[in-house]
Amino acid sequence: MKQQGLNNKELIVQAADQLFYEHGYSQTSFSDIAAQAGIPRGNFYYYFKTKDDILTAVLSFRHQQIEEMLTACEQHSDDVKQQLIYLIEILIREEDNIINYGCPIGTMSSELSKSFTALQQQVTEIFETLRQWLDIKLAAAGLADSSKPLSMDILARLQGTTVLANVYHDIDFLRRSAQQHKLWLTGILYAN
Amino acid sequence: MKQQGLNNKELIVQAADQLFYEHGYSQTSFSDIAAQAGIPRGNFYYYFKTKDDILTAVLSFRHQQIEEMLTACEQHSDDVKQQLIYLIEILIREEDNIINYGCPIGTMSSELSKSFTALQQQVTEIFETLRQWLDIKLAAAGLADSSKPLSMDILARLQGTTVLANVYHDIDFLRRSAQQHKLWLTGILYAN
DNA sequence: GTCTATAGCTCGATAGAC
DNA sequence: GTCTATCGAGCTATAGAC
Repeated sequence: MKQQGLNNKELIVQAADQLFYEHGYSQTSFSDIAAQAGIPRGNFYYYFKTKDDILTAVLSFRHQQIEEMLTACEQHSDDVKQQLIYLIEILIREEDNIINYGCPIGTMSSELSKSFTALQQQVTEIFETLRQWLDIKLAAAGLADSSKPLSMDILARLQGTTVLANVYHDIDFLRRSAQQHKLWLTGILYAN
Repeated sequence: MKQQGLNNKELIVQAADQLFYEHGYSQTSFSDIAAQAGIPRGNFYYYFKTKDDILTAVLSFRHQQIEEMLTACEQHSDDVKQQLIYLIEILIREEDNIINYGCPIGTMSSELSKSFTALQQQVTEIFETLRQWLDIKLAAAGLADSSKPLSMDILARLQGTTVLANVYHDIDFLRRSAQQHKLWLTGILYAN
């Protein structure tokens, strides 16, 4: 199960990240993570003192992944409008995961808001990173006046699509909905 | 803690319903439910054999509540268009709960899809009850051609709004978003 | 129908040898 | 840094008295 080039700490974070996404935070035990990472149970108390510490590390990892995805959007095109549309296509690039487990940060936020209020803040910051990126790009595309509500609107639409696609496990709905979002956003971006 | 007119079984279901919503299914223990219902721990194994049985009963209860809400929409007005708009206003009627805990059926679906796949089906059926009601009402409002995708679209928008409102604990966003949905739907319903 | 006591298990976390 | 052994607590669930 071990992968080359990763130290034990990274192995644990990667294993926990996957299990938290697929089974939820509270339903994933230390034993599960240890088995997935191929590391003896007791050993990773050397790396993480508490389960909360692991979650914090996983959320930092996801935050970093989101930032890398935003960078990928910027590398995809020099046109900010195309960057925005490429972001929405994350729904298609991750369609299998979304169908089965929903949005990694949306479902994590929902879980943490119920029983781990103190830890939810870190997820909110991931959303805020996304929202600010959208805000900047929308302003650059000539929509400075409405960029703030629009950025929230885009995030809400993406979340709504992932929830419904997961509820019905319906990949066709997911694809149609992604296409619809692209058309809607294109209409706004190229209105003038 | 006991309320009049409810037998023990109903007391347990009501207590579990609240705790599952506020703390999540897997984070709610038998002891928590017993304490909330004011019923000794061991006793309610007489009413429910397993924790799954309690969840099944809670989901039936929520399904029933959704149906009662749809009936309330129909009693609110004789105009199907006004019934549809009244449904969307659930976002405002439940704003405090949504801010703190998200949508009861949306967040439950997300949790169950990760670790209790077999039980998620029952939540999907609640969504389908909602969707079919929307479908019928949209068709009655003269939108038979697009009623199916529109009903999914309405549900997705509602879910997206609840997720973001919960992520940011932002009641102003929730209200603005609800108003936006009403304007959007009004535009569609009264287009001709 | 109601309640107590407790079995049997898994959890997160610790101590300490190597 | 790595690993074994194990603790105490809390969990779901059961047995059986009343």
